[in-house]
Amino acid sequence: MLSERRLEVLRAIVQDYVGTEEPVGSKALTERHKLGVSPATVRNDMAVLEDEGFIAQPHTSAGRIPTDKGYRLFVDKLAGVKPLSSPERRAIQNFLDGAVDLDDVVGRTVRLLAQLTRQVAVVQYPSLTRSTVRHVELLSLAPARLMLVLITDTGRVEQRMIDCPAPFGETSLADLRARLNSRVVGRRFSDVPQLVQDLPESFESEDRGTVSTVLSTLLETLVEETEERLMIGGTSNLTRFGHDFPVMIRPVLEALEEHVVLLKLLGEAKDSGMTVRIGHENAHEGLNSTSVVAVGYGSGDEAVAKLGVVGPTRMDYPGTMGAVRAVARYVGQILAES
Amino acid sequence: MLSERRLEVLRAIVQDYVGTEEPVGSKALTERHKLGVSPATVRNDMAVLEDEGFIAQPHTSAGRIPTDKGYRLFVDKLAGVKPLSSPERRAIQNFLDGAVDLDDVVGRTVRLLAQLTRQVAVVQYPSLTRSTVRHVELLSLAPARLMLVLITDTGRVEQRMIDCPAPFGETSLADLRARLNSRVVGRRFSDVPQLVQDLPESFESEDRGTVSTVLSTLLETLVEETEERLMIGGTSNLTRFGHDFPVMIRPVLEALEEHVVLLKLLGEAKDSGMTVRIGHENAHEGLNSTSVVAVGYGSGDEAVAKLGVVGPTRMDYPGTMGAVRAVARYVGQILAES
DNA sequence: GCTGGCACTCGTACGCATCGAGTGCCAGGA
DNA sequence: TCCTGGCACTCGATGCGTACGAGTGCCAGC
Repeated sequence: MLSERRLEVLRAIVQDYVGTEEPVGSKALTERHKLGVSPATVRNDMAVLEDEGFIAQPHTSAGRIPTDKGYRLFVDKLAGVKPLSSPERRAIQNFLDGAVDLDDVVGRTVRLLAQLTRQVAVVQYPSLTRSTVRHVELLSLAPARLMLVLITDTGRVEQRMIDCPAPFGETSLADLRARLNSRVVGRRFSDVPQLVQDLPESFESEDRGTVSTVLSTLLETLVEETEERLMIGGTSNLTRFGHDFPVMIRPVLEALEEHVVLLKLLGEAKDSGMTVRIGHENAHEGLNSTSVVAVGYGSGDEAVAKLGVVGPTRMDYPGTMGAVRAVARYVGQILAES
Repeated sequence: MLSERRLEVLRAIVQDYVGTEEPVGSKALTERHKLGVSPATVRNDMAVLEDEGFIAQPHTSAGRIPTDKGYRLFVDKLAGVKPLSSPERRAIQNFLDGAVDLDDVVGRTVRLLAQLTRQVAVVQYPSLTRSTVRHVELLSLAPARLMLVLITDTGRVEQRMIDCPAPFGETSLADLRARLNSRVVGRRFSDVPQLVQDLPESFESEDRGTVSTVLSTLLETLVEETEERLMIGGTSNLTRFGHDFPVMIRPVLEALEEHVVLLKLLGEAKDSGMTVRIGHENAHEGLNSTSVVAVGYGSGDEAVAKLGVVGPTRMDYPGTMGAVRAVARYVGQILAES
């Protein structure tokens, strides 16, 4: 096991490297941190840390930089989560309070997160798997053409066109609308299928075809809506990647365009608490030199979606984690209010 | 005026530079193009072209590269629009045909355009200034709480919550819904305000407050909806910018994040025909080393929105213009069908 | 177990010479 | 008048050798 001081040395290395972006040597370390020992001692400690795989040298006669494993230890044992200052908290709240609809909430969240962390922000739209139906509306556009509008409790609205197999009267329509709503409003998406299963039977045989069509469209929409969406922002922060950024940035930009990859990435994060994936811990190859800090957020106790940032492994973990957590909290509040 | 041959030399320079990304010299030119004259003659021509400001030397004793003015001449006089091959056209159509809703159409268009041009694609959502109302729906969520749903002919749906000043009966609601729809359905957004102006007067005095609230919310929504939205894709193509890309990419990424800037940029493009803005012709400073190829698209004769690509000034103009035009056409078709 | 001392490594910076693509200019020829 | 071949010149790129110095590992001594 590593002694207290060696951990202290590792912490100092991580902090300095994150700050200066340059390999840090034993002398500089003792100067910038009061470790109470001489450079020679630090050198010995560094040799041990290197043996254990926490730090590495880019080349023989250079300082050390933390490895992914080093950052992992730093995040797990050595670093706390740095809370935001209260002006920052107020700024977050003010900024998010101005949002007018769901798109706006997500959009503002992305911008906020990118600005606070100076990294790439990724925000997943509130997932609908746990959403409930607020209202289902049926409109008649033409004798045999309906429009289905689904409104969820997270404020999303989806509409679908339906071509009916047979003309459908205004009274039948009102009837269907009323029965449908009385059954599904307030229910979870996942419960809807069995709740409406027997609806067609209670209609006249001439209307059953249409009712079935409507129902299957509704169910389809529910499934589709469960597909998750993302918003991304702050990509220009990728330029702060460091000197080697021309090489790194390409695969990262590519990964960011593949929303499927990002969704999977966020999906792997724990539902509660914060998840930090460092470098090669990320399955996707393009993100092997980045770290992802993600956290769930939601309007109630349950997380309805995730948000996070993507940045170089050499990032300010405590600060980033603080910002991500704070933003997630406030977004949750905003969603709960609306 | 420039002689025929000098224009030919300029064309050759642009083509070679676009291909090789390196300053092109007189000897290389005569070897790769059959100009029928010797390098020395070409040198003289190049000297003239340089005097006129169409080409420049990065440093003495280097080849020439086209200036913005040179590209401008090339685009205006020397280059056609390269039509796509028919397999490409078929691929476009197939890909776009699979779209299920408006978001999907725009999303697919962005990906398609980015892939075809290997540049950053920007697609504006169909604008609603010329859109018409397909349906307005009013739902009662609570005694004094309504939901307004607006459906447009471009397939967009927007909803707003309304807190009524006074409880609003189910009959009044049905009445308002019916009258509202009979007046505005099929009408353009811009015509709506005067069409509903006198509606409150025809209601009982106790309901007038609510009717007014509903109407003002509707008008607000129409205005807000006219605000334009964008989708962007293919940012990873920025890495193909060339050797100096680390410097260039930053401001470009920043500009791409400012949708307002991009919307203004697209807005400046001509409604019909293609607009090419080269380098410093772009007002936004961050885009001074990029060219923007934009074109309007629409479901009918009128352009309802614009789309385009952003790339290095050193781009394949004929090919890019061809792709942009073709995509715009097919998107227009898709929109017209739906 | 910590410290100072010391030899060693190796990447970086700098100066210098070389190379060659490309140029401008000029005199001669169609 | 316009084109061409020839020629001297420019200047960035490339390569090499040297000096420098930050940083290391190791060791003897406290």
